[in-house]
Amino acid sequence: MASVDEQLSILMRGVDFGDDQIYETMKKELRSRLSEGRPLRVYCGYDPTATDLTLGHSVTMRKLRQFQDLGHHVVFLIGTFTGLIGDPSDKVSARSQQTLEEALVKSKTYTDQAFHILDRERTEIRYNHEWLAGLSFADVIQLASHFTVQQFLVRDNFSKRHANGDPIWLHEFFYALMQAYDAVALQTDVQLGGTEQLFNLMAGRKLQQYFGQRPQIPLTFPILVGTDGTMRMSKSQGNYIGLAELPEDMYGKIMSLPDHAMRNYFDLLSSFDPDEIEDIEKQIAAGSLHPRDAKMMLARDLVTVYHDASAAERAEAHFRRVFQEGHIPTDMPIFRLSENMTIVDLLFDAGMVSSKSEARRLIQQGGIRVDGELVSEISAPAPDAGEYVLQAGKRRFVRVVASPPTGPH
RNA sequence: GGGCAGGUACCCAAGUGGCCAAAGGGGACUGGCUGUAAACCAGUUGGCUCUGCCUUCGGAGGUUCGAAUCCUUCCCUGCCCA
Repeated sequence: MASVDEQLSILMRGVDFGDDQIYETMKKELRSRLSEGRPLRVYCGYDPTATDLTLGHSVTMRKLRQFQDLGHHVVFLIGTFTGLIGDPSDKVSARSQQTLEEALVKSKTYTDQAFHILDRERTEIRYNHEWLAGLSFADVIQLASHFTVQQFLVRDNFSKRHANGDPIWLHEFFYALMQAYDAVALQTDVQLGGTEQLFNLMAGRKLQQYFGQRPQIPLTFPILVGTDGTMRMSKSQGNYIGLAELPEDMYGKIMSLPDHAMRNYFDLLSSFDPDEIEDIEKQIAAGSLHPRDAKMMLARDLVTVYHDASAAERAEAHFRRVFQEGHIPTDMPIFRLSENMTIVDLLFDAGMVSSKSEARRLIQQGGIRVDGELVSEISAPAPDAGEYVLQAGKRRFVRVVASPPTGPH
């Protein structure tokens, strides 16, 4: 096992509490806990609210992986119970509720996608309905008695909503309690989360002490911004990059980040160490490194992290070919056309657009090409023989294989 | 329980009888520009058998030639009062 100092420098990298005092305190506690020389119990919880994990989730997952690589015990906790309530931490309004069945379905894709990053062999997967669902009302009241309403109301997101006259649901207060109780149930040493989770993680410390456990050490990380470069990455904003996305799409979406968002990604997601990142930043500032090239380094690195080096190479080649040189990609999905239809119908049937109206719009906007030829007529028929490339916008391609209708009719 | 203010498209948010598929912003998409799918500029953004038709403004009814807008009722939220 690596020395305590080595571990500390790896594990504290990227940690940000938004408060120096907390940082120093937690670093000290982590150092002393690491000095015990045993594998620490580390966990991070993920509520199954959507079907896909995003790069946003991966910030803490990659930190979990570092713990694993240093020989610590990692619990990947799925919030099958907390996910029913909705965490008020990350938003200004309450999240809608779902059923346990729905949550369990989503958990499946979560674990599948999580093992792109975590070491499957060394990960303990737990579901918090295991212990939260069985608590009695009396138990819950007991947990609640350790906190005051004022403590909750000083939280930024609650105080804002309170000031705005937006609803704050009673059950949302219990979210923090549930998450805190997870720490108790799992007897954790360390819990990871986004900076907005600090309150919940601290509540865990408090509760652990009431249960006679040593308080966990929370480690929080800055928020990853979405593809718009400003807002938090989230599915409802549509500004996310999914963990399971194809290498080409992931690479491209990273290239579409505003230049100013690069640093956030380098810091939170890349495999570059802080010195290298500083250096890259300096070179950009000095004009010796084109921002685009820095971003390509980033894109290549991240695709390597989330897929592998050869996928990154393919994705980069694809990017150069399609976006820098304007050629068509080497591979693309194939659609077999066996009946006469219009281009609009073809776009729809081939799954390139979500509605025929969208197809019509694209034609009007000059975004549809057949073998490079602009389609300008909305009612244009799809060529019904031979093979051709149908292109929608800059990045959607399908190879259409057309054969005349078979059989008599 | 009472009074008042609200519930609008992916998100936020205007609109208070016809010119509303509904301003504006965000997001997304398209085009231009660019050795970035950046920045910037312009446009698009409910659906369809598309010069029109259908569905949408919390739910259900109703008034009207015509309703997101008025009425009734139900559900939900905030503020104040009890």
